[in-house]
Amino acid sequence: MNIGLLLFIPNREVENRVLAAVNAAGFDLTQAQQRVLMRVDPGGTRLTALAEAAQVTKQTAGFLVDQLEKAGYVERVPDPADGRARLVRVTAKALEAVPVANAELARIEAEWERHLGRRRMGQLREALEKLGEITDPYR
Amino acid sequence: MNIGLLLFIPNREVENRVLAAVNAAGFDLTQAQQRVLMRVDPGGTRLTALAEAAQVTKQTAGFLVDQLEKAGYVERVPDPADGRARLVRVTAKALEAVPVANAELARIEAEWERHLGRRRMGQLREALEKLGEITDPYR
DNA sequence: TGATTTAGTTCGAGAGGCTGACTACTTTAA
DNA sequence: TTAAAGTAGTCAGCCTCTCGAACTAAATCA
Repeated sequence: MNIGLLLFIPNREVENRVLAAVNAAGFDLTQAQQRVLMRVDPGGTRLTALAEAAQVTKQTAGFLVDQLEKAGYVERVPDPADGRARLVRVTAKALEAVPVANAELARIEAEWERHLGRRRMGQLREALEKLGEITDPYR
Repeated sequence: MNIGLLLFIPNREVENRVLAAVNAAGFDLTQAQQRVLMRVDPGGTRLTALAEAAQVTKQTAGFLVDQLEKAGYVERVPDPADGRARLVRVTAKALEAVPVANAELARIEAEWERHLGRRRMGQLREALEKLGEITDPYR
């Protein structure tokens, strides 16, 4: 079985479930919005940096940030360090969604650990983190 | 680091590279088309089954199969077992793309194994395959 | 046989993504 | 110190993928 598909299937499971949990808690976010939102730094992040981190063009990132801003999840403030730029910052509303997402993630991890056993779950995590070193262009 | 993102990053790497390799070899396939094509059985697969396997609605599957058919990667033949149904079958042209995709997959796996070591790469595979038992709705 | 289910299609709409071209500001270098 | 080059972000237009609703045709069940 192809390694891409092996990664794809559980990844989709996580994405679907976290999104469903966040939506069920009353946060009206889409998958794409969530992906961008996840990358916003506590101190604020420039649009261009956000676009890079989320692997989309700055136009796409701008489009999604517009939606997030309209819905009250982020705000844009001038960047004191550069007059051309603005910093995207998460609002209190967005922060409220974080524990909801984390709770679902914890639930998923617990289920997986129950199925794989503690040892194998640890190995999975370790291998994926190590793999990030060569596959994640942003860290 | 969140398990969803840990899975997402290498998955994207695989998808991008395999698609790029296939495109570079002259096969004009998109990601979505490739995902459907990958699920077509050697003996032929019904549209509905394809839709389920690829986790999309039958409208979407039909749309993608139309494109694949126009481009000559699949053909539709009547299903002898059911007058309503047709079987989607891959053509010789599609089969030519398989070794290209497999070669790139092998290259990726080799790189990963070089980075993780043989032991950890084996553990990753094993854990993901075991995980498929509870996350893959189609096997 | 008539009613219900199933396989697949058509239509219309929306989300998400891209390229190219632009404005406004900053940095660099002559 | 000012002209040139670079960078942050926006605007406009387009394409692909995806879905829901409603439909046709064939199969199956009562």
